[in-house]
Amino acid sequence: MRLVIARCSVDYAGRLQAHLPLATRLLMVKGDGSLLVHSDGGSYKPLNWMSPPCTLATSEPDDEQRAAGIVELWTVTHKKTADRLIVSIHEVLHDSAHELGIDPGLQKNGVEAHLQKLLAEQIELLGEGHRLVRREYMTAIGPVDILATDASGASVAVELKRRGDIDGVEQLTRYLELMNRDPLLAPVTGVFAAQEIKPQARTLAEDRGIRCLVLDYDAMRGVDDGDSRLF
Amino acid sequence: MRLVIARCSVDYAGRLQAHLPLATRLLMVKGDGSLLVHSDGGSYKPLNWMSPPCTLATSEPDDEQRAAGIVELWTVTHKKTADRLIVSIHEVLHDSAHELGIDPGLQKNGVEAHLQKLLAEQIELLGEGHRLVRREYMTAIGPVDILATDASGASVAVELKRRGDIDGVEQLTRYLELMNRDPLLAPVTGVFAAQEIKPQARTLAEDRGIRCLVLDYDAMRGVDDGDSRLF
DNA sequence: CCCTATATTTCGGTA
DNA sequence: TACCGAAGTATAGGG
Repeated sequence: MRLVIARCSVDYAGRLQAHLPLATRLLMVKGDGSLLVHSDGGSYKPLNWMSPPCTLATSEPDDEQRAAGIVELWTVTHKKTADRLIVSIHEVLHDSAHELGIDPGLQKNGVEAHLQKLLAEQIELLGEGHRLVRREYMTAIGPVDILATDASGASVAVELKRRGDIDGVEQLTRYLELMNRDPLLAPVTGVFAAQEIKPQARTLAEDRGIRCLVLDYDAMRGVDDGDSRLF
Repeated sequence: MRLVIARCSVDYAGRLQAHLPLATRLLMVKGDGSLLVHSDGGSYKPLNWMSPPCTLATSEPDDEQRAAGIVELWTVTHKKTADRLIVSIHEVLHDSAHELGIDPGLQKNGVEAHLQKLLAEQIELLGEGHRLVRREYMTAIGPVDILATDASGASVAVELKRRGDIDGVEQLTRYLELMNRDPLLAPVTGVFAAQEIKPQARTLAEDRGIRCLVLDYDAMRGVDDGDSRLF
């Protein structure tokens, strides 16, 4: 990995066109040739970048560019699309290279998957007498998060989200339409379960006869054996 | 901005829990205190990070940690949520600080906005005899991208996307339901226009009587006066 | 300030 | 490989 701090301007042309005026920034050249242009603020997203696979070529400025103060040009070209990134360097303030090796990668411990597992284990949160049929119940248009039965034995389809948005209601609606055409399942009622349900989504859901269930993740995790704590 | 190359392991606890095994990585500390952990590959997303507002505290390892090879501990704490990032540093290979100043920021030149402008100018792409009523036609549930009339004078609502997905069809469906209740507008037909329309979205749209229109951005831009070319 | 929609999204899953 | 959904999404724009 090469790290360069430079006064530069950047032009990108590809799916859109963008320009960064002259300023001091970090240019990070990764081992795969990809380039990240970072400022000293914002979030983890660079101001501009080129994703791999791509190649970086450096060149000398022509007379006009040299007169404008440019001392070096970097052209990063994507190998598949026609995307191009041009870095016009006016001054190099730092330049260092480092051998990092390949990274073992990130190990994650679930969010929505965990929520689904917990709700399956605590299925009576849906109401007394509910029984789990199965998680990820497969239909022609995709898997329903949880299929259960209520106290009367009728089918209940559960759509699970961390944040309950209109999209999730639409998704569950499509599942319900389809499943209610199946005589072996019908009648199927719907439950929209999420840690947080947006007012718009709740309105739409209830308008369609879908029950909304707000889940308390911490409480559910508290009931759990509590294995996966790091600290 | 401070740049540190170090052999380290990282633990994150917040909305999820994640762990990075010991390896050599770049630690980027931005002026606002935020931290990015980058490997020498992947895309622009860091392996792990902490977004501002947050604070970084360094501390000495205890005896047990020192025995495990840790020479320094960084604890990054988010100021609003309880998110925490702990960097266990085993070896520092590089450490430098740089003054960057505030960045003037990125200047973008349209994507969907441009597509909307182009289609409004070339409204007959919808079909012969079509006339533009207006862009961003406001309804109670949001703006319709383009409202037009067909050769017979009937209303046409256009939903525009770069990539035509099911979401867009659902969105247009909601607009059409609403607009068809307005006697001044009804009957309103729908056109789902995008650079690329997913098969699932097309099926859903046509099933609902919505016409699909694939737009050739380059061709439309070619018809345009062609002002906004960078190279 | 909250909500909504987009993204040069990226990333992981499965068919 | 391609498509689809989720993300510790981030970010911009409107009410």
